[in-house]
Amino acid sequence: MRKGEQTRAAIVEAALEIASTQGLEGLTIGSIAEKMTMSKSGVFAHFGSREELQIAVLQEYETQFINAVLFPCLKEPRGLPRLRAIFMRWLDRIGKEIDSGCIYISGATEYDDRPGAVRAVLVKMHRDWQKEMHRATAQAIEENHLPANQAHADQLVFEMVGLILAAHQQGRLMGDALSVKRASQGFERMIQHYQQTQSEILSQ
Amino acid sequence: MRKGEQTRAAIVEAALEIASTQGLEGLTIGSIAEKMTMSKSGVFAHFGSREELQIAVLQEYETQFINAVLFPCLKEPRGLPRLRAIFMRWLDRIGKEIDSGCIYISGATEYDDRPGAVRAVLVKMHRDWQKEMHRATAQAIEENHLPANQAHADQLVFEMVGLILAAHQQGRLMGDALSVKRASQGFERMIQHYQQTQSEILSQ
DNA sequence: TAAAAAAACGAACGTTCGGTCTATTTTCTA
DNA sequence: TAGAAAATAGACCGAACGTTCGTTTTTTTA
Repeated sequence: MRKGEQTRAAIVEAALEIASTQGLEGLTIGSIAEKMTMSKSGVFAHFGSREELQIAVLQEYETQFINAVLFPCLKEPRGLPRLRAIFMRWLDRIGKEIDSGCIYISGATEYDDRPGAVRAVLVKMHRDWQKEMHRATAQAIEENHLPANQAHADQLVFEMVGLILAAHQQGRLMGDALSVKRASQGFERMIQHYQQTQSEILSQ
Repeated sequence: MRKGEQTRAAIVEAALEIASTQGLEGLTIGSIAEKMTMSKSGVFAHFGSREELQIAVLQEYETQFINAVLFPCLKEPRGLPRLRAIFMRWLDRIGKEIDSGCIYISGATEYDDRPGAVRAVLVKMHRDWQKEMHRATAQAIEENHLPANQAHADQLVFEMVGLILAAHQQGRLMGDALSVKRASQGFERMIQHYQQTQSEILSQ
């Protein structure tokens, strides 16, 4: 039973690489088998269905994402420093993924109109991640790094998502080498604006 | 030849509807034939290849997009009023497309790693549209509605793209009913910020 | 080391895909 | 209105898809 888990992990890893460029829908069992120099049925047996395989790929991506983006930032001070660190690590990852692609983003458009288990898992992962972002933003408000208007937290998260999506699209489709830089400038402008709003309120 | 053009136009229209929800890659000749109550070969004969069909769909979308978003705004005064009108009409369209989907956006992730004629056409359309946005922004700078720093125009367009992408994703995948509102708030904040930057410069 | 269990194989299934070809029907034109 | 041209139908192709199944090989266990 040891060998099986090992192979399964290797399959998921290979599948993640394929899904990154071809999308989760472009991921075929045949292509994985070829990459693994295995038979299609050999690959298939580890999952039972293509859907289960796609979900396994998403879960692997989530693990890697959290490890690379969220965890290293938890040692930053609560509040704006941690929020900024999270956004910058997220953006940095997007920058590295300009060659390979991000399955959170490609999956979002692939499955936004395709009901089923894969979509459900994908939505949950997006929701969980945005909750993390929301928490970090709320802490920045608590620490008085941002003005204490609860409505702002959702709006900030929304705009951060926008900057990330723009960086991904402009980098990958349009070949804009400056897209990561533009997103980080957009982030700093956004923070600056909220802080200005705060000082305006305080000076009243 | 009159009948042929008529049928072709009807096919493209039907194909656009399918592509909106299923994506350009999910668009199959069989699904169009079924929707048109025609034979596959009957549909196929009008285009010669699936790729040509996909491109025809993109061109139809572009025409509709320009007519619905850009043209009505040209009667607005040059500068910020026109820029705002363009963004708001664009966003309004995205809001209506939350049920159907936008093939500019879905196509961008479908083809960002798939070379070929479809991608080339898609990139050109994105580029042309962003040029229009850039022109409107540059005019707002000329009219002194925004500070005269040329670097800002590209950045503004980038951030507008981000807000649109976020509205689309959050509305469609996450079911966020407020996504359109958030994008328009983001736009106003962005404009406000740049104008503040201007007044700061002027007051120095 | 022999038996049991797990893993991998390879062929085949039914389906769907884009695309081809030929025959027939419909439409336009002279 | 007859004949040419265009449009459509329908049968069919090869390839690829996910999946199933019986068999064989490899790994683990007793």
